[in-house]
Amino acid sequence: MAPTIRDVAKLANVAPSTVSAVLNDKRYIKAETRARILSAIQKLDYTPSRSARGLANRTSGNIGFIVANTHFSHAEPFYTRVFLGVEFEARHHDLYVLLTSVNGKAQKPEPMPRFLLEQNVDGVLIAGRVPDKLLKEVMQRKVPTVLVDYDGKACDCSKVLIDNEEGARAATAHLLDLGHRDIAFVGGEKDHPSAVERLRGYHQALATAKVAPSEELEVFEGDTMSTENGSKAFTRMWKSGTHPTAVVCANDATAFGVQLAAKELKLKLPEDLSLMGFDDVVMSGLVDPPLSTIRVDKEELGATALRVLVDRIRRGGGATTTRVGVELIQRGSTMPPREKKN
Amino acid sequence: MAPTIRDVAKLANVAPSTVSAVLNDKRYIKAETRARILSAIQKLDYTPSRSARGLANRTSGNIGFIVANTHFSHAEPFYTRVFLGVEFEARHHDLYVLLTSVNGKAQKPEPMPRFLLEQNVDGVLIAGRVPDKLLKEVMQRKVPTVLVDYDGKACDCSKVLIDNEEGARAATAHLLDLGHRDIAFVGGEKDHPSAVERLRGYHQALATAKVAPSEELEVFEGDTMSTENGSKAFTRMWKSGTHPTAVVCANDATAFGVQLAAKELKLKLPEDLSLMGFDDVVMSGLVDPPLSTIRVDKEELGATALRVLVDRIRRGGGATTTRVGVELIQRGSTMPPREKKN
DNA sequence: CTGTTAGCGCCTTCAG
DNA sequence: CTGAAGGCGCTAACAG
Repeated sequence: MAPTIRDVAKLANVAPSTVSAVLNDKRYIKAETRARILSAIQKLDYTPSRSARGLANRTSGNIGFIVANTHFSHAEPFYTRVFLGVEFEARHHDLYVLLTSVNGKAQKPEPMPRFLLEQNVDGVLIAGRVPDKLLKEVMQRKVPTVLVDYDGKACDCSKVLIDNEEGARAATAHLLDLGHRDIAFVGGEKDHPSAVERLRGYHQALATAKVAPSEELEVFEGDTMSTENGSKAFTRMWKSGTHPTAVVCANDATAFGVQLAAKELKLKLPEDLSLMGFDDVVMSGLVDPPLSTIRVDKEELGATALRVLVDRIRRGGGATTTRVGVELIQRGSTMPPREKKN
Repeated sequence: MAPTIRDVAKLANVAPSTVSAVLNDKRYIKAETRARILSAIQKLDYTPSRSARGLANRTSGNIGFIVANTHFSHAEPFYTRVFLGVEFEARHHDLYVLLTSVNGKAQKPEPMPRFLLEQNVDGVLIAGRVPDKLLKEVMQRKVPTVLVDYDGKACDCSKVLIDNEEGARAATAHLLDLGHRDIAFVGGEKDHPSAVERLRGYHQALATAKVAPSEELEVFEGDTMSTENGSKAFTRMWKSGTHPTAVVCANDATAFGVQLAAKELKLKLPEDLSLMGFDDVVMSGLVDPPLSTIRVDKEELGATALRVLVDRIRRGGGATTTRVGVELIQRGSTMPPREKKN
């Protein structure tokens, strides 16, 4: 059916291996025969078959993208955007992206993604948190791997991360600049690497401003950074008598939770409470009041990750860590605190 | 490195072809030897290589997804959702999805997607409108193809379409039920197949209610169904003296355009003007007033398309057309018309 | 019911 | 600088 390398060879009066050589720039070919071959290729509209090439030189032309399904529901926009960023950048490298999602918190051991079993990828991107066990098993296969937005400890592969510390510092500094002094930090899962880094940034900003931190002002709830957990954590803090004038949230989702809880508690936003998110998902610009937040360029995150991966695949080399920058987005959820009664 | 079928054969004391046979359920194998083979497979943690299998039986295990980039910008949510629906369903069929976007309206001839040139897909899904030329060229390759949400005329492949006519009829009927009689239709590109069908549904509803249609009430603008074109078309109509009490839009994007234009014209929504969209993108629930619209289940659209494609690939057969249903979503942008001055 | 043989289409030695 | 030969891992056809 479709022309093969032999058809081209025959038409150009050369051996298949010579055609292969010009296809892959492998050895010097006399200009004249090269031209003859190229024209034969054009005439036949020939393109090498992916499967054949893959079998011969053990390369698939694909990369795998693994993401926890808890982070990739049809609604959740964050990793969807990261994926699209990867996908888009992949085209520039003649790579396709095979997507798979795994159960983030399932008890039963996660099966290895099929594309890895079938040796159908040249490298793997792992986005967000996935079970440590899976991480280890993927590493064992010695496939080039890059972690995206998840600082899996004891995983000595390359990582592309958000500058969480800097983002949280900026968020907190913004509130301090407005005059706030009682600033809470509301998170979900406490030991999530990103949450840890963001909390650290919050602490640094407080320290720089010589504002004493306080245990009561740092609340966490549950094992994900979700709206529900944000709501619960804030409500608990508020009802226990701790009343900050501003809140830095672990991410936008928790911020929405705080927003809901605050309304429940009859607090007026932003007058009674200023709120900072983190991520800048689409929703953030659309809630009332619109959420001030730290913007993460999700497509750029994905694109960078792909570039790092390609570099590892083609050039090899050791594990690297890259941080992508963030940007403070001031919207309507932050304002100076009310006058102090005193 | 990784075990091959020969390793398995050796361990199980059989020939490679026998292993292949059990792998593919190709012929009767004595229960005992089959068991021996299976246990060898397990012991070695063997999975056939995709490339090798692909070369041997000319199948890639991939399907291609082609979409016009004008419909797949990082912001546009519609086809992104369709894609995710496809992707999700594909897992149930052990298929991966290779994505590519093409220039929708470019003048220069679109190059054939690489996955087609490399014979790296078993079938193709084409989402939304793409250049006719490309459509034809894809068809010539005789790869199983399914068109999604685009009724390319003179393209005798299978199609999975939205029930546009029914949707527009329901939208219009909803406005008629509220008491509206002067109902406009605002669209972008006039000869887009979907727009044509939606206009037809609008006409049918009017006819059923014995409301005479009017040329002035049907306006189109530009060559895409965009916010901008919706805005322009409505403004033009209004300024020319045609003042409906309600508008059925070709899709949500044009509805947003009408909404903007209406505000510009100092019309209060929905009191002065009721508005119906079509698609139900995320934004629709978040604008002010929230948009009443016709919901299309985008994931389902994608999933259905994939199933139809798989059917064509595995079972063969002729071209079919499938319509996926829609649902009226009543939000805040529709209400009865003001009392008539009379 | 199972083994042998011969490719699938490409790439990579190694001679010439 | 080019051609011939062999193999990547799997499946298909045909014997037995």
